[in-house]
Amino acid sequence: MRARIEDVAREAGVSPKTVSRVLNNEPNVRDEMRQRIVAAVQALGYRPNPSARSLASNRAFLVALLYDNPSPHYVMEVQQGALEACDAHQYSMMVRPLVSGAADFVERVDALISQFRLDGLLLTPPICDHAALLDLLRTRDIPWASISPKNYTEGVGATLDERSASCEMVQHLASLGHRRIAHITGHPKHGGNVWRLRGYRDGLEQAHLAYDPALVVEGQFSFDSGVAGARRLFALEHRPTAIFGANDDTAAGVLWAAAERGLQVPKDVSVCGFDDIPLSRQVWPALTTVRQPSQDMGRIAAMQLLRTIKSGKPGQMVSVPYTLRLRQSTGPAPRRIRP
Amino acid sequence: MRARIEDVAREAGVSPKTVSRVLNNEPNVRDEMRQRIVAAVQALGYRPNPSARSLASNRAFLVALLYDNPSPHYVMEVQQGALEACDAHQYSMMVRPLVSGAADFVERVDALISQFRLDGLLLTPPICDHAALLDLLRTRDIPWASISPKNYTEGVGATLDERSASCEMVQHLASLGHRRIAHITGHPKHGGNVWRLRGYRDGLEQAHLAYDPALVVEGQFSFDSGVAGARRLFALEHRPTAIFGANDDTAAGVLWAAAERGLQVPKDVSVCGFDDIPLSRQVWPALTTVRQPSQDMGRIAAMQLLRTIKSGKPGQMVSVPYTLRLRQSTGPAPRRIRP
DNA sequence: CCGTTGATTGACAGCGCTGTCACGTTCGGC
DNA sequence: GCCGAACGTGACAGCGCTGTCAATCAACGG
Repeated sequence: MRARIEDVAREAGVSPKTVSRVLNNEPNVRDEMRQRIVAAVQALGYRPNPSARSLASNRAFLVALLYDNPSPHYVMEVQQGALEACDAHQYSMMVRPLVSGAADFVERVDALISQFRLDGLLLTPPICDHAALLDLLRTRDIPWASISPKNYTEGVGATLDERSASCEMVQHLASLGHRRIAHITGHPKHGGNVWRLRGYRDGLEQAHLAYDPALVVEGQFSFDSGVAGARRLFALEHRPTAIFGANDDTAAGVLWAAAERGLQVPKDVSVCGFDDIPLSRQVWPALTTVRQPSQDMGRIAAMQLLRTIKSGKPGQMVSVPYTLRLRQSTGPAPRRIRP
Repeated sequence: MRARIEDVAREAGVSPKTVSRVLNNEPNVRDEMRQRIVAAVQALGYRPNPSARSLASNRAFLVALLYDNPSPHYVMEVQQGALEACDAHQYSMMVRPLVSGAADFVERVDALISQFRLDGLLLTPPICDHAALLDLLRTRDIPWASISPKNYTEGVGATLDERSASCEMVQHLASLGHRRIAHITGHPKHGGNVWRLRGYRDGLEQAHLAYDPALVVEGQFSFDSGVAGARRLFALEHRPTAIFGANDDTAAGVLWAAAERGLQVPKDVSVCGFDDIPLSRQVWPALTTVRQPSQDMGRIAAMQLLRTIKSGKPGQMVSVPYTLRLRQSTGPAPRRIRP
């Protein structure tokens, strides 16, 4: 049978309660005692029983990562980062795929919280912008951290300056001589979509290019919406010479539609995306994109969440850096446009 | 405060222990009583406290999904399926990315098991074939279920007849007139690799084609290994007219290398993969591949695991069906080979 | 030197549930 | 109708930990 707190206490010659204090980093324990107990824990290979802990303390030492996201790579990256942070703080993490559009979405989350007595939630887009859910969490006084929420000036979590990144991307295209730069937007419910679109407009402005609504089509952050959007754009009388997809899946769809139409990338049309998922290197030609450190964002958001849970004081919204990844899908604007 | 088992008992006019019996589907409760208690549970919206349950019963109602897999899509599919099954049976599931090659791999899993008192494990390739880990599980008497293990004639879990599927794929290529059909294998540690390679040889045999070792190069189930393998194959004096990648990532690498070399697919070379991940539709041309119902496999494996845990008697190894997905990356063999 | 304060430690109950066992009831076989 | 076995139910302890509160002790000011 495994060592219990009582065994550690006996080994260290103290009471179980004092061992508990050390394990939970509570104050008012002498240093010498603390070390003695740590040594005993080591010696016995003691690990607290999570069930007993949470039963007695009415905390679960458990957070949940909620997602409703079509991009498995993104979710896996976030998940991995968050898991690292939770492990480091002796918390466990459960993951839950959810359908944020479902009628009973908020109830389901509520059930999750009360069933597992979750200490906090980690929210990914678009869930992090779900007003009704956030209301519930505020009411229930459940801490949460968001990854890339629409409103990144407040709250707790990790964010990336998507607006500036998009702006830079458009400027890059403009610097290659492109004058008709199209944008296929993301899913209207995602916060990222708003900022990427604004960044696109910022970029046009900086390059002294007029904004043309015909060159902006609505997408959904998906491959298929990239194909559909690109088909529409390619069918325009005055075709764009560059297409900026709101994410890499969308941009991959654009590449596919270009191949379908017999257009060469980047000779006939430049294409770029956002996120730098593996797909962006696995298509031909490899996509120019914005690298988003999703795993770091997962880790940081989880850290901030745990800090919030432990201290009771809200953590920060941390902004992480992006980088432009220039690959083969963008090149000089064509002189003349082939049909 | 939330309802406790005692409240339900009072509501139903019975003892807490009887409620517990009903909740745990134990025998020896009269039907009338059972219904009365179920009604009380409903009325109060009662949900058992998992911590108290597992503390008292020394079971955790918790299984873990272990993976060490480079394909996020695959893992997410399996994860989602497994989660469905666990939810249905009131178990929770934790997911753990691990490095199966690490020196302390087995110890880490051992620590996980004892830390969380896991009731069982769900293993994906290549972890499901890790001999030392399986030894540990047998010693510790921990049930597990495997997804696509190398040895699918015994054990518990879900499997797919990869050998027959590969064989069919090669026959499909042969029927298109291909005579020099190459294979880029998977990671040597994965069980799938063995069966896919055997199926490749079966297919050659059925089509009365000689096995040529020069046409088989070692891969790793990764995009990069597909690129590298294809470069080697394209450099052969007598180039293959079709390349069968051991999975879709590998095949996507082949497509990329073909584009790099200026070869057209399928005019100059046919390419096919295995798994039918989204990537296979997102590359140009869309990949001919074998559809593997990963989500179903995750669900089925989890179901079998839970059955094993609950009954004590081992569940089954369930074989799920595959389907060939013929898309645009395969076509008639070229008459003459362009350099 | 004494009372007061705050730091340090331990005794004890109890978190919400299930395992064990005891007790009463029903059933089948003769 | 009697007996043993199987069924149905409840009393009670205790899983391993932490919250509460009381006890002890050192430090300090007057």
